Amino acid sequence: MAKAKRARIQDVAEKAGVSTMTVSRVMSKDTKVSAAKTALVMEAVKALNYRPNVAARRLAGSQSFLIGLLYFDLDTSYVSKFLLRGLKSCRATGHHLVADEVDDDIEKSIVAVKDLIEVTQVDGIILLPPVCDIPEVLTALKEANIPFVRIAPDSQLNLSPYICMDDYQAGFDITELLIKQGHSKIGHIIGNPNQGASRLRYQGYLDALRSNQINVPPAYIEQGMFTYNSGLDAAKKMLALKDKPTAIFAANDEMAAAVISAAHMNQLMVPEQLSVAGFDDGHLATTVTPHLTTIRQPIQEMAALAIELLASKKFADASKVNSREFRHVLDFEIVERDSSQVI
Amino acid sequence: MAKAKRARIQDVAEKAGVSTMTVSRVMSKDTKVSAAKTALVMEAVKALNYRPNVAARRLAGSQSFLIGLLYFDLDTSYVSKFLLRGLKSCRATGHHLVADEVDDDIEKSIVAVKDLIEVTQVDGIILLPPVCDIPEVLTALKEANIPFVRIAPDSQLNLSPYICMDDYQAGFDITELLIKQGHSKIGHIIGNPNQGASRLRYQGYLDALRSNQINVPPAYIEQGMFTYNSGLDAAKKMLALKDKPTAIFAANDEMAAAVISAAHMNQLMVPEQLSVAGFDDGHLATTVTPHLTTIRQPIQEMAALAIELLASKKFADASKVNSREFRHVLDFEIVERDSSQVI
DNA sequence: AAATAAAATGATATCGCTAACAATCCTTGT
DNA sequence: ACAAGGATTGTTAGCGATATCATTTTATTT
Repeated sequence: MAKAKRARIQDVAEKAGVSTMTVSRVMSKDTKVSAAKTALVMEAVKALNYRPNVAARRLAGSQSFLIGLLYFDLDTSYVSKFLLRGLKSCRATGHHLVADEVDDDIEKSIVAVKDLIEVTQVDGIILLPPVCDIPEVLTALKEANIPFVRIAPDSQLNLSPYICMDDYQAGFDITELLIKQGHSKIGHIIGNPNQGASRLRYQGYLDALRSNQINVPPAYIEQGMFTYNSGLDAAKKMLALKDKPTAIFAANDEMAAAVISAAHMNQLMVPEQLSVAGFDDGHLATTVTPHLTTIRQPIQEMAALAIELLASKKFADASKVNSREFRHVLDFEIVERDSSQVI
Repeated sequence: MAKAKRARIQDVAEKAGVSTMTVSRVMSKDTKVSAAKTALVMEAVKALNYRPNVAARRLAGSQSFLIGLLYFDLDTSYVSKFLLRGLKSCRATGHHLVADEVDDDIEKSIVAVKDLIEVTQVDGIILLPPVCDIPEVLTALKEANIPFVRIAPDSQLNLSPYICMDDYQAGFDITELLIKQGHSKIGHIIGNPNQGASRLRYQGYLDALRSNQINVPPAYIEQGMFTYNSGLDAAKKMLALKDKPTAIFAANDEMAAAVISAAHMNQLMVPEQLSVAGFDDGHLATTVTPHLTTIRQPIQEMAALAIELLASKKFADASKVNSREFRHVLDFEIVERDSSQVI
């Protein structure tokens, strides 16, 4: 059988009995087209399995169908998960993802941003934490007047649309889970202060304790950096206390994994002698033994939504950006596994 | 200052005093252009900071500037590392990466492949292990006559260009490192048999033992699946032996991490009582305690090279594909850290 | 119902590049 | 030295969509 050539906009126009412009308008959902013609066009599109040629659209139009993604630390499952899902979503809308790493050097970061905008000519940019809170980057973005979405931002919440989850509530809930399991000596390892989520999770922890009339000594609270090693140091200190906690909530899985290691080094059984809770539910959560009780972050959903927002043309008018519509708080989920238990 | 518009091919042509076609030819390194004109053009390109408009190239030409990437398991640092680096390389050549997951369902995989070729119209495809050894996928690719590069393939090595490292030698070397450290009771956890690398690493291990006149009981060799849990099971069995090994070489870091956990459960100190070696040198290698002695896989280099090969037009003629030129064995590196030591 | 405004639709030029072919310019062999 | 033949360079015509503006249709006002 002869391979059917891919349908062009003209084929659709002919089949539907309208002009190519009408088809174009229907495809980009932009301008108003009468319901009747829209239906005709949609029918033809379906019949011919038409999908616009992205290259042609890019050449002719003002969109580039490119979305930039700025991340900080490559080596987190957070980034790769986001990326994979983002890539998939992009495929559906005909967009492409251009990922770029930003480092500690602010100057270079600004250059990277400008390059994305001017050379690569992206239609929009996604900022992952903690990049989403670097003031200079935000300023550059604003000046360029380019649409951008931030993921879990911590500051200047009115500056742009953003997507996040309720880190405070999650911190609260998982702490309360430990309390319900009979724990009152609950320690916490705070996440990297360069991310707002750390503060929120910590606050949730504190408030859960307070609302259950539980007091803990200051030594039950340690500062971590979201890395395994920082978690290990924190856990060692905490487990060296005469009056050890019976449960530790770490602000991410990686530090929680470190807590388990530290417990083992101290001949403590998890969860029998020490309950551990993490945060993220990444690969690591089921990689360590025992599997982690943790919070599932909706990373994939965030990625999909971010692409969707940027791909929709709602952003074209940058002034609408502050509207309620552009603040998205996605649901999280408590995942109860084997690293915590009733005492 | 007024922002300079991006230079077009015509601008370059005028500046260099040649026709646009000559510029086009220089840019795509395709046909022969005299050295004199090439120099002229290059000069103009540099002066104007010209970079071809990818959308226009795609529309006019026969290339799509899209490269497909087929992977199996998302959740490995292998895939995400490859992906990130691939994305970066693509940016340099103006290509884009379209990633697609393939699962156990062969039927669906074939559809995914055909879709990549026919709908997305990629110029070439990269196959990560173990996808690179699924016969049906290979057949589909061959039939479509589309260029593809395989990473660490295990079978039909003449079928396509490929990139790999010497897994056998790496297995040999790291085993010999343990031997040099005074170990003779060395266990091995074999990797997932769906990947050829597992067999090669295993064989390297065996041959290193043999060439040092070392015999080990069969119980020192366990089958793993590259997952943490499989490694844990294997390690538990091995450490339950009356005559335990003093060193274990696991075929990847994830299983090596599991070995460390198992050791801790058995109150064994690493590396004092048990040396552990892994393979990959991913994030995990420095995430566990103690840090892993392991083999650094040149994943990033593999990604860069794969993109480079596919982006070059050398593949246009699919018949040249078998030449020596298209077999690349990259260097690995032994990384000696704290999980192994002299006894 | 006529005049006017507003909305929907269509015609055409063009985006920046390369394919395909035409027109040159050198080589050579004799 | 001249023609044949190969290598290099140029000309022209789209690729498939959208922007822009012109035109037609429909709604609104008086």
